[in-house]
Amino acid sequence: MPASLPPSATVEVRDRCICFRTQRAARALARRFDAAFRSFGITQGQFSLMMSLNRDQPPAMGEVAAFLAMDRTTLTAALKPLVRRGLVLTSADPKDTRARRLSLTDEGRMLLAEALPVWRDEHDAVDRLLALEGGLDLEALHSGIGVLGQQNIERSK
Amino acid sequence: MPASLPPSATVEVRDRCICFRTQRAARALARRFDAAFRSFGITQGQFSLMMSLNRDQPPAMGEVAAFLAMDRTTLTAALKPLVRRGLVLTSADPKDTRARRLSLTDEGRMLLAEALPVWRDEHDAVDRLLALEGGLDLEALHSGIGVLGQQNIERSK
DNA sequence: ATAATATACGTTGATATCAACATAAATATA
DNA sequence: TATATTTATGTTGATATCAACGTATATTAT
Repeated sequence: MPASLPPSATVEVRDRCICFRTQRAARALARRFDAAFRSFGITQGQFSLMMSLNRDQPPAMGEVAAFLAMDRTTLTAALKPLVRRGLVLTSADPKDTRARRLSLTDEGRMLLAEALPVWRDEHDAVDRLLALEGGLDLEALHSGIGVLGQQNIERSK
Repeated sequence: MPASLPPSATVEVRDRCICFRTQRAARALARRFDAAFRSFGITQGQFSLMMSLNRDQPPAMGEVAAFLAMDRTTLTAALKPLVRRGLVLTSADPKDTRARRLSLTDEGRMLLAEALPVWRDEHDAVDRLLALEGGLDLEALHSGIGVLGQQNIERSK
């Protein structure tokens, strides 16, 4: 006799699942910021990725993937359109032939500089939206989401 | 003369962007729950989607997409493997020929019933992980993420 | 020095995600 | 009733996401 699935189970998952809620929030926020960046021809993911490359020392792929809590191979795929458009540059590391260093091109840096005020405006708008919801602790929300993204991404060997 | 992009901009985005943080958290959590559900051959997204179909009245696609804060067309694509595997059934609405009602098959319901305790275990594990972080307001985190996912998803006409 | 292990990355295949475009049916308006 | 509008959905193309598998290089152990 097969186990049944009471409606209470659905309610339990809907009301408690942090994973579901986060995926849902991620979709909603992605649509918002994607729309904001559309005139630049980039997505929020591309904005975040490129922004993480704005360092003195060009980081290797592994470092960037870890910082983004993203699978290594996802990063490889995500770089393709950016490299193709000349926004990002990959170069070999002279010290370690295996590693690939990632850096912004001048064009990429310029695009980010132009998109930055748009990001600020959109972020302010979201902050205002959240402020309208009474009794929402934004500090706790922010730090909590931060912690959620800091789990490591090691693959079992 | 092109605008420059100071390192402080990178830090500002890294430390403040709720969108970035949420995407990052969504990836980390998805990997975790995907791994937990792997023996059932489903992902966390498929679990959430199927769970949202466990109702008396089979919901139409639009309702489900709105509930998941997911684009309509994403839902269409996400249903394909589930229908193919016989876990979900789509049927025409006699009252409205345009609408397609979504329901779980017995097999789908059975799979969810078996996966439910695994979900509980994994969720408890995440809760414990978060509890280890001092000074984290889980209630505030949970409700805040909930609000973030409740933005509407209307397309401009 | 050689073998074993670990590290850094790529490719392929499947699903997830959404915009742009398109169709058909229901509803409202004239 | 005929037309216009709205609603519910599908298709295509591009990017995002990750697991499984594979390759080459660096490091460690023998």
